[in-house]
Amino acid sequence: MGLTKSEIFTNNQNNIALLAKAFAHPARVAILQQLFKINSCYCGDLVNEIGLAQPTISQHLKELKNLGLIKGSIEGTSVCYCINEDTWKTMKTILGEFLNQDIDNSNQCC
Amino acid sequence: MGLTKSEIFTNNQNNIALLAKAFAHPARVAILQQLFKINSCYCGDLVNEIGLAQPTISQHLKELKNLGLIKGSIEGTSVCYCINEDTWKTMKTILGEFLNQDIDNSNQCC
DNA sequence: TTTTTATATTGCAATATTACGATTAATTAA
DNA sequence: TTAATTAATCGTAATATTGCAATATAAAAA
Repeated sequence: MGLTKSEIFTNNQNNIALLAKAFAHPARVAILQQLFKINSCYCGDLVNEIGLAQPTISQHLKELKNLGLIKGSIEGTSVCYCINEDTWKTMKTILGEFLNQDIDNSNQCC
Repeated sequence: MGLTKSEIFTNNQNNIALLAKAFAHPARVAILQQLFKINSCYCGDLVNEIGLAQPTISQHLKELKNLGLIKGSIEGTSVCYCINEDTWKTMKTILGEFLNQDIDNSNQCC
């Protein structure tokens, strides 16, 4: 089917999955790493840095922008992208709670 | 194409993407949360707890097992699954480094 | 205005993922 | 041995994702 049954999961579970999807492709990981390194990065620079076609990078940028993890400002014909620190922090909190869960070791089987 | 060009990315970038994929579906998030809560969980219990068919759950369990995030032990006709703490810790380290990057604010544009 | 530059959008082909019915495999119970 | 139980695998349908050529859009430069 290819269709996730979101309705049977909690909001928290769906949110975690949506956020994780942002990092589930190496191109988006590379884009975010570059934005952390050079926080102020033109779309064209990302195209040069990462070896993918311009429409492909543009598409990945759009996904990250839709999640709110990055934001862009138009400068003439160029667009400069940055990490959206507020959303990044919120995301870290949500993922952090999930990743840092404590295991109940009273019931181990393997 | 649907085919990720893994060869143009670093091992670290590909690793982060692979690990994130584990959490990029709410069913796998739900499975992992349940295993944290009841660390010793039969496949059949997960099928009941989460509302997906047995082959679907089995498929998600296989993906998590392939990544090493969980392990299973056979008990009669049942299989009992647990979090693999060692791999979970390694994963947290790799993802943590990525999520906790510091922003270079000297170069902000937006 | 025309041309150039930079990015976004569209359309499409190919691969990946999700989900499940049917079946298989393996163990236990009768 | 046979039946029942549990989970894995197979096969398949449907949707999602990735990637890019072609095109559109919008601002700057000539």
